[in-house]
Amino acid sequence: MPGDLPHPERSEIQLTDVLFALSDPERLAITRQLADGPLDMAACHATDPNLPKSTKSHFMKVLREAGVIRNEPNGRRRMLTLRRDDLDALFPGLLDSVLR
Amino acid sequence: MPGDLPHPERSEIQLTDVLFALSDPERLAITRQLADGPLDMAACHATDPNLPKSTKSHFMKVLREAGVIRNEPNGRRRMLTLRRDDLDALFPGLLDSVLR
DNA sequence: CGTAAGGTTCGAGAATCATCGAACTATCGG
DNA sequence: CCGATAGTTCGATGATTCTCGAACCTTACG
Repeated sequence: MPGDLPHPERSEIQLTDVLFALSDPERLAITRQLADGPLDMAACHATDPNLPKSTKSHFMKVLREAGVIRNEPNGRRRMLTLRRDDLDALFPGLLDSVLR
Repeated sequence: MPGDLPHPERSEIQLTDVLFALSDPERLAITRQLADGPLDMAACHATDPNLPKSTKSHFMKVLREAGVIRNEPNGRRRMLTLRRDDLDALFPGLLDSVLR
């Protein structure tokens, strides 16, 4: 599967990594936007719209490697989804409090 | 009041700063220990017991400046307290989920 | 095919953060 | 007063992290 990026298993997700990923205003804004449902990366404008795409990609990488979001190929786009089920199972109440 | 360190007001506490402060394993361990009640700094051994005191003091500084703990002089010691009331008021459910 | 759209990866420089020894401050006990 | 105790602050070094351009990789579309 070319284009597939590595994602941690649910059991591999570390609370400290999640907290770190969410500790940046831009990444937190992205996460909040994804709480309303999956989104194409191109449609995700939680931040400065003329943010360089490499920077935006890096934000997504941090969130993905922490286990906060999934980033899966979808045609020539990327589908971003919040891993709410995994995070709710591992850290009940965390997302609810942070996304408020 | 010599020895008094600056603490943010409740209204100044930023969620991202709190998340960052808690995103380190040592700082998270300290926070969890303080969830059981205030503690003298000398009695707080959440971490490596032969951790240099300057490093330990730095951890406390990050937690204090984020608004997670209070650090107040108490004789020649320091009394550490979790700011549970402020954090619960600002971010309901956050501490409960993180301290679990 | 060729080309463009949508993103990732790489590499470099800047900025931030961690770690710890050494010096300093303040307080209590004798 | 003196020394010991408890901790902060300073300064330096090393490690992460951020930012962004440039190059690269796929997929869709004509």
